[in-house]
Amino acid sequence: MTTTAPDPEDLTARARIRDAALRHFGEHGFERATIRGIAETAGVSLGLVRHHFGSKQALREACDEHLMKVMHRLHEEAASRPLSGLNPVAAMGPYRDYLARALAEGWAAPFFDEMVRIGVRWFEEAEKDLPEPPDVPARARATVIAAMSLSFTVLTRHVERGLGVSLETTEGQHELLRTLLYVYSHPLLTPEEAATARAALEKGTTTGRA
Amino acid sequence: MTTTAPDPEDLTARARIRDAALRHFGEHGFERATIRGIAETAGVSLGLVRHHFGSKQALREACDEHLMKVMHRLHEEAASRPLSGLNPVAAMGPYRDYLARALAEGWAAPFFDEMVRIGVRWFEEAEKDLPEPPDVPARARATVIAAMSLSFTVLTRHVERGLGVSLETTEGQHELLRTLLYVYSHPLLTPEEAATARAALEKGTTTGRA
DNA sequence: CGAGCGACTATACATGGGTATAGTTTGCTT
DNA sequence: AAGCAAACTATACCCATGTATAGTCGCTCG
Repeated sequence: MTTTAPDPEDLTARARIRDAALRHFGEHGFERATIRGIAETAGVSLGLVRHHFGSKQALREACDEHLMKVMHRLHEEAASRPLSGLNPVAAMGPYRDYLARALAEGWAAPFFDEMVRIGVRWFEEAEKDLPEPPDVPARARATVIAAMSLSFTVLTRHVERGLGVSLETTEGQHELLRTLLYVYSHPLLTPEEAATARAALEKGTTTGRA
Repeated sequence: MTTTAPDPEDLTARARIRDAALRHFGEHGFERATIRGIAETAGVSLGLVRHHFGSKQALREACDEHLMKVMHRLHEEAASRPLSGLNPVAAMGPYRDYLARALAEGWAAPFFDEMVRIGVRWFEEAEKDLPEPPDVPARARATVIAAMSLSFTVLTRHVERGLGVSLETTEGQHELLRTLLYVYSHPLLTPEEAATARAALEKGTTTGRA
C-alpha cells in the first residue's frame, strides 16, 4: 500500500527503520552507516529494510523526504515567533546531524532552497516601502543569509569548541543566539568601508581572488 | 602564477600521492575515495601509498597537515589585503573541496581555530579604544563570524544554486563578495530589535529553542 | 476454509577495498 | 665492487557490507 499515512503509522516498523536510518546517517555519515546497523537499531531484520525501501540510496531519499515534512511542520509552528528566522534549525534533535551531513554532501537542496525563498519573502516584506530597492538582489542576500544560518548546523562541533559550550543545551543555544543578535545588529563594515571595497571590486580585478 | 609551489620536493612521488589524495578526498569524500584510485591518479602502485603513509587514515592526516601549511602561506600572502578577512578561503582551487569536507566531517579543527584566533585579534585591534568593550566576548563573535565565512566553502553547491553563478569563476566570486559587502554593512536587526529580543532571551525561557 | 498478499526472517552471494607480505629496482656510501 | 636501505611493484588475503533469494507467519477477503 505505502500510501504512507503520516500520523497514525508512526510506530510502524517502517517508521522505526526510517528513524534509525536518520540517526545512523547523522551519526556516522552515509557511507559508514550500515544497513545492518540500522536494522539492529530498529529491532528488525536486515531483509526488512530492503523490503520496505529498495536500497540504501532509496532509504536515504526516504529520510530526506521525511526530513522535509518535519521541517515544514516545525517551520509552521515557529512562524509566529520573531527570532525563528535567525537560527531556524536550532536544537532539532536527532535531525540536526542528519541535516548537517545532507547539506554538506550537497543533498537537501530543496531544504536550502526553501530557506532562501523564506528569506526572499522576508526581505521583500521588510523593504516594500523603501524609496529605492537595495542594489543587491534579495535572492542573493537571502542565499548568503541562509548559508550563514546553516553554518552553525553544519559546523556545530567547531562552533561548540569556539564558544566553549555544547549546542545541545539551551544554555549553549542562548549563548549562540546572544552572539548572533550582537553580530546581526552591529555591522562589521561601515558603509564607507563597504563602498570603497566595492568600488575597488567593481573597478578592476582586485587580484582575481579576494 | 600557475600555482604549484616550486618546492623542490613537490615533484616527488610522495607529493604526487598526497596531491592526488587531496583531490580524491575532496571530490568523493573520505570513504568513497579509494587508495587504488589515488594511486592511479598519482601514477603509482597501490603498495607505494602504503609505503609512504601507513594507512588511509594516516594519509588523510598528512593531507590535513599539508593543507595547514598551504593555508598559512596563503594567509600570509593575503595578510596585507583588506578584504581577505571576509572570505578568506575563496577560490583556493583543489583544496577548497577538501577543506569543505574536512570541516563538515569535524576534522580540520586547527584550521577553524586559527581563523577564530585571527578574528579575535582583529576585533581586539578594532575595538581597542572603545569606551567600553562590547558585552559579547570577542571570541564568541569571532567563532560565529568564522563559521559564517566558512559556510560558503562548505555549502558551495547550494550557494551557487542560490546565486545562479559558479563560484569557480571570478565573476561568481565577485557576485558573492558584493553580496557579502552589502550584508556585512547593513545590519539585519536594528539595535532596538536586538535589544528587545535579547531582553526576552535573558529574562525567561523563550520556549527553550528559538 | 483456503488462497493470496504483505510483513518479516534467515541465509547465501559477490565484490570492493583496506591491509599485509614478498620480491625487484635504484642509488648512495664505504 | 659490495652491500644496504629506501623507493617501488605485484600479488594475495579477507572481511565488511550491499544485494539477492527463498521461505515462514499472519492477516483479510471471498
